[in-house]
Amino acid sequence: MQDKQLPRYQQLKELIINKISNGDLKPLERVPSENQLVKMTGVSRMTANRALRELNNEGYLDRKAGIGSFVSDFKVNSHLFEIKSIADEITSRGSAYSSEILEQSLIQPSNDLSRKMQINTTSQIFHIQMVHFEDSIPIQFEDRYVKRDFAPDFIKQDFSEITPSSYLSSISPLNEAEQVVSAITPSLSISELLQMKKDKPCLLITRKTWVRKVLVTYGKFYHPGDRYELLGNYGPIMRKKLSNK
Amino acid sequence: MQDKQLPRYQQLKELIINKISNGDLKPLERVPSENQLVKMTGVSRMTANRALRELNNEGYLDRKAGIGSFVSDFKVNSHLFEIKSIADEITSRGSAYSSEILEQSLIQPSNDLSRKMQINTTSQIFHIQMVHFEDSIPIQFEDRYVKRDFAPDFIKQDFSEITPSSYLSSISPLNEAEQVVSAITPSLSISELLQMKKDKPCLLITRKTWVRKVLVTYGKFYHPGDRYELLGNYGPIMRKKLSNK
DNA sequence: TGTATTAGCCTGTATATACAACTAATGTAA
DNA sequence: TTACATTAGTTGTATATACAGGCTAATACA
Repeated sequence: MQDKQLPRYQQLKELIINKISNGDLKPLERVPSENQLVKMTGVSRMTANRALRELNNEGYLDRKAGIGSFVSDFKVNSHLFEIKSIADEITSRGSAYSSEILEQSLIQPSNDLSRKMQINTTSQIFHIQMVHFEDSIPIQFEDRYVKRDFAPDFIKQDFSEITPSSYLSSISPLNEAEQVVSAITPSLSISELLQMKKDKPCLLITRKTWVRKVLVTYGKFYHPGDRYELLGNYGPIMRKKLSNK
Repeated sequence: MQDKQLPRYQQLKELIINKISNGDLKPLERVPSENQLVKMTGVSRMTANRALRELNNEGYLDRKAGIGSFVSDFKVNSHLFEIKSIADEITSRGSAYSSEILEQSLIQPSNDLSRKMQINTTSQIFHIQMVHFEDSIPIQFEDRYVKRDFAPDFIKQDFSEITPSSYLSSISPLNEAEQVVSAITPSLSISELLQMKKDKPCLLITRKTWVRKVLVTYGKFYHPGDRYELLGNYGPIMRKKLSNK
């Protein structure tokens, strides 16, 4: 209910963001050039330039003079937040990644869970439990719930091939997340799954992710305290440039 | 050694960033208007506009139509990363903040420490140890080292009045940080300082902070696992707007 | 004196234009 | 065939201009 219309460069930006969000424009795909936008929408080139330039600064697009503008590859370098796939993280360290799936099912949520997922108790949701290994040593226990209508084929996926995180971002770029990090003493079952010694602490990451203001997944990620650290860098944004290849 | 000169809007941006970094322009202080920049530097208003607009997007400035452009108040809302002062965090929850200083001294760094701080072993550094309380309950043990030439008066400060974090950002906006989060079993002394039960886990945050590519402080921050969580939000940047008061 | 208007400055947006640098594809001459 | 030049399309930057809208202080008026 906004009585004043948005500026034209902003309308252009949202037009493009929507096309990316709903899959009309896929990662690495070409987006209309400035001059094409001029012809299509009637704006001047400078406002088309501003829209594309800001989308580039915000990480939605990669642009290159002489080439064009392309949708960023969210799978590799998430634009809005640096939550890497655990598999990528492990392989980029040069270690061998493997996983073991403990559960993959469609369930009826409990009252507590339906509240957390912001749905009513009648709708079903997906549930997955799996352990991620680095060189055969358990490094993460993943306990995740996914909204059914966001990823209807979730249950059919082979998550030994692609991690749930990667699969979900392939459906649509996840554009908002909340993450709570805490240190806990794990339950006996989790302690065993992660092959931890008794009374050793656990790093627990609880994460909610939204797509266009709708919560789509809620997960808990348990790491052995002595085998995992969470690294954060804050500073001048290093943007990956489009290669010339 | 860059043979090609930067674009003019970029030169303008760096000019202003430098004035902020070296203290010529202080938080909340007025920065030249677009038209003043036009007269001063000879650029057109649109490039002055681009420079100021981007600095605004990046959080360096707060702008308001009809009023002017002002340096952001880094102390309240750090522009580049969301590392709040523990005191602000506690009082914003409506709790009472207090602290206890255990050590505040100028020391000779060990070999290991001098390597971490990227200095030679002959130069001295400041060391502070203190506990932060929320409603008289210990919530953080801070063990921090600070480079002497960055904050020569560090030793004279009364850190029961202002936290080391706040004091350091008041000297100069900290513009880069690295943070490692892990879950550990605390040593006996730390466990006692934080009034923790035996074998309870501890959330450890190890943080390095740079100002203009120079490391200025290195600290470890221990939190009782059952009394503290680290919250992170990732998504469309919510920028604090300049109030009309 | 008190109030309303106006002038002037500020940012925000939009357009038209121009030139530079880069790239890929095409044409042309050796 | 090969090497070079041309051309068209792309982004990147810079300028000049214009108008809208927010705000403040000086001014004019009752």
